[in-house]
Amino acid sequence: MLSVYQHTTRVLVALDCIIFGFDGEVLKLLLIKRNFEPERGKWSLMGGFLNEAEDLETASRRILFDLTGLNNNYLEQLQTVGTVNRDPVERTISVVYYSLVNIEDQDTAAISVHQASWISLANKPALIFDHDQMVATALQRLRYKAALHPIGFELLPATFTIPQLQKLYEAIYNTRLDRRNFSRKIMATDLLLGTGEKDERSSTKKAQLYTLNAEKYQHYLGENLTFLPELAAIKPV
Amino acid sequence: MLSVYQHTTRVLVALDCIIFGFDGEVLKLLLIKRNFEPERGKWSLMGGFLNEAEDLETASRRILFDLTGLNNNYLEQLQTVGTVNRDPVERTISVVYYSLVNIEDQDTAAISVHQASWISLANKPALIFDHDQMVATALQRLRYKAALHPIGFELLPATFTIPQLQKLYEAIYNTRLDRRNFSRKIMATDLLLGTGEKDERSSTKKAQLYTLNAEKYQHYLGENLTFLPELAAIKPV
DNA sequence: CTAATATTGTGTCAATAATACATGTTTTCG
DNA sequence: CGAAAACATGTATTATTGACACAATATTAG
Repeated sequence: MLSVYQHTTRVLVALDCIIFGFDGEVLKLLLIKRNFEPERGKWSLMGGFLNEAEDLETASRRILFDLTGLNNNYLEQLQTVGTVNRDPVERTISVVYYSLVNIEDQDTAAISVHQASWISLANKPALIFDHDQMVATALQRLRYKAALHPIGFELLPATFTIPQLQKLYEAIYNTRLDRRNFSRKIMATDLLLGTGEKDERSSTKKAQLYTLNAEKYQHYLGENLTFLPELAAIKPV
Repeated sequence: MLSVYQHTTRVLVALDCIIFGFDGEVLKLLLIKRNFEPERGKWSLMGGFLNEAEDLETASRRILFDLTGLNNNYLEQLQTVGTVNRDPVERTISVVYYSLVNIEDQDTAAISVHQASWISLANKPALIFDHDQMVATALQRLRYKAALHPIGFELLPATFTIPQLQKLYEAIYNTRLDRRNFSRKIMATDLLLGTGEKDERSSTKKAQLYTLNAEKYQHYLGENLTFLPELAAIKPV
C-alpha cells in the first residue's frame, strides 16, 4: 500500500547551473538568453526540470552537457532554494549546482543553439528570478573552496604555466599576489609536475608548462586548513 | 495563463534535520524512534514534509521546534538528496539541514512525545533510508566549518570555560589538544569575554567563565583561512 | 646584431606563528 | 594541613610567511 504520503503537497523541482570559466584574464559565466516564457529574452542561468526517474546530479549533468557538450567537469551542489514565490508561474524548488569548466573545451555549436555567451563577472547583466543571488553565493563558495582545495585547476587546460595559475587566483579573488611567494607556495604543495615543455604562446621569456599531480590533487580535495591549525592535519577516526 | 510548466513531474519534498548536541564529554545526535510507517520502530532523523506556502528554512525550523522547543539555534542547509529510490513509498527529495543546539536548553516534554533520545555518535544505531549517509556528511561539514569558523560555541551554554571549550573541540575532532597552545590560540582570536565568575560545578580549581564577544563572533563567521594564506585576509571587492 | 624591454625563475632575511614542553596556582578531600 | 587534581601561564625551538632584489631568457626595435 503506497498511500502513506497521500496528503502532502508535491512541487516542481528545477536544476540551475552556474558555469564558471577562465579566459586567461578574467572569470566568466556561461549565461543564456531565454527563448521561452516566462521572461523570454532575458538573461538567465542554464536550467531545467528534474525528470521522473532521474537523480539530481544526473539531471544537472544532463543540463550541463546539453549546453556545453561537456561531461566530466567539476560539478558541486551549491544550495537549494525554495522561497514560496521565487517562480511566478508555479511553486518551484531549485537545486543549484556550480561547475568549473575549461573554457577551451566548450562545444560552440551547442552554445549557439541556446544563445549562450561567456560573460565576464564584471559585466554580468541582471538575471531572472533569484539567479543573481545564486551567482553571488556560487562566487562566495568558489572563493571559499579555492582557498582550501586545489579546485582552481579545473578552470585551466590540462597543461598550464605558473603565471597562468597566478592570474587565475588573482581573478578569483580580485587581487594581486606576489609572484615569488605564490610560486614558492604552489611548489611546496607538490601539486605540479613539470612537463619539460614551454608555453609557446607567451611573448617574451617562455614559461614552463606543468600538469597536475593527480595523486596530490586527490589528497588536497580531502584536506582543510584551519582556524585552529593544529586540527588541519588530523584524520578523524 | 499559468500552464507553462504543465508537462513536468512534481515530487514530494521532505526536510530532514541533523541535530547535534554536546554533553560536556561527547558529541550527541537527537534521534527519534519512528511511530509511523514506513519503518515504524526504527531510528531516524527528525523530518517532515514541506507545506504548500512554506519556505525551506521555515519548514526546517518548524520541524526542529516541534521536536526541541527551540527556535533560535544555528541551522544550516547541508545538502539535498534525491536518489530515485531513496524512499520506498514514493519518490521524495529531501533537503537536509543540520543544527547545533545547547543540549541544556531542550524541551524534554516535546522530546519524549516523539520518543527521541540524545545518542552519542559512537553509539549511533543504523538509521532508516539514507539517513546514515546524511549524518556522515553533516559530521564532515561540522568538522570542516568548526575548524574555520567559531560555530562550536553554538553547542555550549551562554557562559562556558576554556576547558569545556577544549573538550568540545576534542569531541568534534576525536583527538587530544595541548591545553596551553589551545588556550593561547583561543585568546588570540579575541572571541572570549571574561565574566569574572567561576564555574562552581567543577571539582578542583574552578575554571573562569567566559561569554562570546558577539562582534568578533560575527566577524569570524565571515572569515576563512586558506590553502594560500595570503588570500585569507582579502576582502573581495 | 645589439640594446632595450618584457616576463620568467629563484634567493635572502626579518617577522610571525606554531609546536613542544615546565612550572606555579587554586581548590577539594582525606 | 598535606596530597591530589585541575587550571593558568611562560619560554625556547623550529617552521612558515611576507617583503624585497637580482639574474636569465626571449622578443623586438633600431
